[in-house]
Amino acid sequence: MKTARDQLPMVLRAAYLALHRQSDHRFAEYGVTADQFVLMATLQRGEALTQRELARRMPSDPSTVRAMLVLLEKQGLIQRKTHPTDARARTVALTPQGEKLFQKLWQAGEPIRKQIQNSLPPGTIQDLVRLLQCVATGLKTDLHTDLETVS
Amino acid sequence: MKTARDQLPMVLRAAYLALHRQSDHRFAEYGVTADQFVLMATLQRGEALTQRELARRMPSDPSTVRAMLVLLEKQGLIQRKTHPTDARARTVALTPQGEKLFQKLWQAGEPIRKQIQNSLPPGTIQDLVRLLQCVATGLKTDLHTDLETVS
DNA sequence: CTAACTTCGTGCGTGTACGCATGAAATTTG
DNA sequence: CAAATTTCATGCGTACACGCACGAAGTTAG
Repeated sequence: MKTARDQLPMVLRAAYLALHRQSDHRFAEYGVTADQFVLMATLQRGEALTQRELARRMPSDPSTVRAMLVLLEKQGLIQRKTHPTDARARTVALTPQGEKLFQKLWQAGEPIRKQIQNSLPPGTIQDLVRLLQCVATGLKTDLHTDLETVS
Repeated sequence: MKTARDQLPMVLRAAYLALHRQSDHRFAEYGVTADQFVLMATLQRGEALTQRELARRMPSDPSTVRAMLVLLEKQGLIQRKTHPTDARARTVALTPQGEKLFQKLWQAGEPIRKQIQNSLPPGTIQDLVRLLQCVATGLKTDLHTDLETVS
């Protein structure tokens, strides 16, 4: 018999991939992907982030974020300037078009959020968010610590 | 103020990506990825699946699964034979080495499952699994149905 | 039994997930 | 101040996430 803890990883994977697919389909007509939406949403809250800080908040890998920024810059949705005080860093921000498109994307994503809500027992979304936050932070703490830092 | 339903997608994403990273690191020393582990786990339960059926159960895209199978076959972990009755299909199964490696992988993944359990309030894993299943199935039902099938 | 349609696998293209290495700039040390 | 270390962005390579289109084989319709 499968215990809950044994099937959790698979279910988490299935839920995320389903969300990702739906989002990609919804956003396709606006010419952006689900992850580009996440990037734009992260930019929207948080002024003039460096690429590294942006990656940290997404969360994603800096080199991944860079590739996304190149594409988004080509579409005129974001802009990169050299950091005012740190010459090696670059600050990222949404362009006016980026801001405007993001508003539409947020609207376009509403049916998905609603569908999730309807799929869940009433009032359990809050619990789900809390539990997922526990999982995320619990797994984030590790990384290069194998035996140390555990005690 | 951010409602739970508005932040759920991001939190779900963060939790999954954290899990994926941890898994990749754990499995790296065995020469397989987190997703290859999922594929092998799916094969283990379910004898002689076609590639399509395997993709459906993962769940993943058939063309993605094909690419993974090519790599796993090169490593001798899985084997593909032509389907006995359907000439266009191919059945997939773990090789003995694949079976053996999977046992080790399951062990190697144990710390991750434990860490998740420890991150959560006692007895809530069951709830989390249930809620995630709701999300997954709720989002799976759609796909090409825009206005129809809704009524 | 052909003809139309569906289903399986494959191949190609794009975007995202990383890791690792490099060079430049900032920070810390001596 | 000069040297070692850290931090930023970039570039390259691999694996996964798809979609789309193709040919081959199975199924259904006439």
